[in-house]
Amino acid sequence: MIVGSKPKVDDVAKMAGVSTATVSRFLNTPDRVSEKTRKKVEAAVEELGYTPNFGGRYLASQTSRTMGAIIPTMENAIFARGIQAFQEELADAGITLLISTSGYDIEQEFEHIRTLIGQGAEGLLLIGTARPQSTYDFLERRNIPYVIAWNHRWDGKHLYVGFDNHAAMRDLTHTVLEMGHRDIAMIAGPTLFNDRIEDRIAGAREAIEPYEDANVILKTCSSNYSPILAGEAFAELMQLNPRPSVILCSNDVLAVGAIMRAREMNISVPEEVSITGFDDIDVAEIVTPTLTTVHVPHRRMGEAAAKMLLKIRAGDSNNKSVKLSTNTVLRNSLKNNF
Amino acid sequence: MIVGSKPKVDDVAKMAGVSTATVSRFLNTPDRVSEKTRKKVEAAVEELGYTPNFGGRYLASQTSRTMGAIIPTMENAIFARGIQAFQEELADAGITLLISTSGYDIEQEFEHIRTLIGQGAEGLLLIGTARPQSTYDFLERRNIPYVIAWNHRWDGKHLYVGFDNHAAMRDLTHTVLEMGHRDIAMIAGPTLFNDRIEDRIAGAREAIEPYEDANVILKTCSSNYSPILAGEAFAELMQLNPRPSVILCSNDVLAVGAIMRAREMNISVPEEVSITGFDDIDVAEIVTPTLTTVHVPHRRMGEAAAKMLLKIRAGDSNNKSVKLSTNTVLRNSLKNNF
DNA sequence: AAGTTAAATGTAACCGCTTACATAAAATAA
DNA sequence: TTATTTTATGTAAGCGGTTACATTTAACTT
Repeated sequence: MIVGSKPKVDDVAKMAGVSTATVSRFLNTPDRVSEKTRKKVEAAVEELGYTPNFGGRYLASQTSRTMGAIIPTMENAIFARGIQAFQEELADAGITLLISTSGYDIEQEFEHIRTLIGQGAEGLLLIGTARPQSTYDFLERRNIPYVIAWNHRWDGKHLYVGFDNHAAMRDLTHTVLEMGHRDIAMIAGPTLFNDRIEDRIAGAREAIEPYEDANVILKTCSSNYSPILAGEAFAELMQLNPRPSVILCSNDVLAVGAIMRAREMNISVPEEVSITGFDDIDVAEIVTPTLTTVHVPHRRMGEAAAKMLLKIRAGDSNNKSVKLSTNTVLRNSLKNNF
Repeated sequence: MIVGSKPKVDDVAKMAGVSTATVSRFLNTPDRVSEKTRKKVEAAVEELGYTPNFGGRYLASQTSRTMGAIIPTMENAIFARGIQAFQEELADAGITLLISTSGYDIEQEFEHIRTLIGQGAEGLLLIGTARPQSTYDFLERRNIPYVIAWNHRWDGKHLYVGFDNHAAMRDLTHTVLEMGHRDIAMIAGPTLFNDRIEDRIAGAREAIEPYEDANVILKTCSSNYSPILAGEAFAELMQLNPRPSVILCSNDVLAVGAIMRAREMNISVPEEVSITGFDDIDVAEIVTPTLTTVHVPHRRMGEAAAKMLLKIRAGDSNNKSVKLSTNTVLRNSLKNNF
């Protein structure tokens, strides 16, 4: 054993005076080893600072103790929080998390899926449902369990651990309508391959539909996560006639962008225009005025997703999608419009 | 090839009518394969949806194409942003990121280090320097390259890719002193095994030292990331006599907590008391008043860390620590005190 | 066209671990 | 005590790739 080179089972076996099989048993099924040898092996492992080589282990046992997650970006707090919980839950079960970010790019996502599977991921956490059928086919062919988080649909096509973006936005919009708003604008990120946004917009539309005296206008930003672009969209919307009395943003980041721009333009929120968000990230309570938004239980979602993947891994095959509930949080950025 | 079972090199080789060695070459050193066979193999790979098995690859080649990162938490935007950049840079080089969070717990960190190394991590990104010598010994014994990020010291003990927390805080404090503040309070997270905070506090102290007419008081929160606790600390500091004219917080999250509490207490910032932060996360510009803080180039740090690790991996052994520069950003939460 | 060199491909050993099966030792039963 | 069952350990065959080395094929030389 040269210093710096990793000790192997053989080294441990030799030092403990047993066979490699016994060392392996000590590691994986300690109760199959007698008290006496256990002690010897333990000492050798300790002495050498032995850690099993993952490659060998994976190859021989066909189990990697690894799960993968591919998220659009870590920079968005809503993903960071959920993934954090996901990781903690996995770590408790001795599972390591492989993580990649796709930057909202569906091709990159597929590449990363391939890579993570190649790395031995025994299951995958994916965000939302919108991706090419070919990606699902690949997962199917490879027989890789996956869970769709951050959205929930009743289509029965996938295993969801998420919330109903459609219903949540519908409910928020309903509240807005009941407060007397009829000139409604939306600022949303791109819907291409983003079912969460798509569903939110559709939810808002559904709520508005019955109100025949309502006007709706949708302004699409080219990014989900740019307060600046949201600010520009806001400025344009303010030119409209009639001017919207409320602006529904597809997430809190965009909403904050709109609020900041309003301040610059000396338009007071909510007196002149109401603004709402979605996600309830920390800033929602920090910005002035505080933001009316939809609260999403990100941590619980991450936890639940991990639990489900672990269950599947343990062989439990009859899993049901989990729908987490959201709720509208009324704060100061929205006021009556009578 | 049964559906669901993964295709192997042999399957690809058979389908393409070549040997496994050729398939392997196609994958790893394509220019060693003739145009004609390349096409054949490519087709077979495509057809079968083949992805090399990581275990086999790692075992045979002794290279995992994997790096590890252990961060305190993903929920803090300052880590999320840096790690995002780190991951992108690695992905560009075809390296997968293994990620774990330690929750600021040094024992957990060590456990995760072991695990990640076991998983084949060829290098590690660690946050800050404060951890038991035994951890470094382990890394040394295993000959695992690592980079310390989010801090930079001149001790020459490690490879740093970070910024000088000490100097940055010293400079900010210097500015504060020049603006006439003498009754100075600090709100900081726990310094135990957190060299960043330690250095920030020391930096502030160093700046204050020459001013003999200055009072300093330090209030320690039991968490780095709790606006609530910072608010409580703030409330207590406001009881003091003389009342501090400025409160230096060890990060933006705590600073925002203090600002929010000030608002609740009807204490106006910065008229009655100035508040500063550290990190320059998004909220610094969103909160009212906007926050005077230290800007840290998180993305560039993540990128640089990845680049360094990749260089080491490529065999380049004479690496020098990288010090990124920070700068004080003056905003509205700090005003003169003459 | 034959001889020499370079490029492309194939053969097979090996990477570190697990595990089915064989064997030995200990515990229990007769 | 000996036969039988149980428990503990050892032996050796893979797991799915890579790569040194051997061999074949193609490309130049003269």
